[in-house]
Amino acid sequence: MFYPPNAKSFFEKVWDIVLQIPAGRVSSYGQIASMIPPDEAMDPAQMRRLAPRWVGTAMRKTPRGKSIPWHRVINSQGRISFPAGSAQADCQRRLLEQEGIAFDDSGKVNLRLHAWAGPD
DNA sequence: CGTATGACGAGCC
DNA sequence: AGGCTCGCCATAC
Repeated sequence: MFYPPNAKSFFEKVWDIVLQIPAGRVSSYGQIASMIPPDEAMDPAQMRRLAPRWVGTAMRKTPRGKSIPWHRVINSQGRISFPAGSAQADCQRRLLEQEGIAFDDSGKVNLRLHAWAGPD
């Protein structure tokens, strides 16, 4: 059982997946959530709705110093999930651009080009 | 122990 | 296209 209330284990699962996203590609909170096996003790429909939020919670607590490429996680619309204009959003955009990822006029990444297919 | 807040996303207008 | 609502959780004070 690794979903909350066993949050710590869930978080580590999330970080393991993020670690596998290669440079130049992005993934989304929902996609990462779908890569984690469901907890049998929890209602699947309910889990589908809440898991992406928990991934967001996990990302908020991402440990520094472990080289976790946190910036490669954006939302399902191809947008950075920090408030536009915030220091964090600017930082994330800069890091992605360094990896060759372009943003359109509305600040969106072309997911067709850059979405990560998943672990081998 | 109450209260506020949050790196989501699908479904509806 | 864009602004709701919901889900009803985990964390930080």
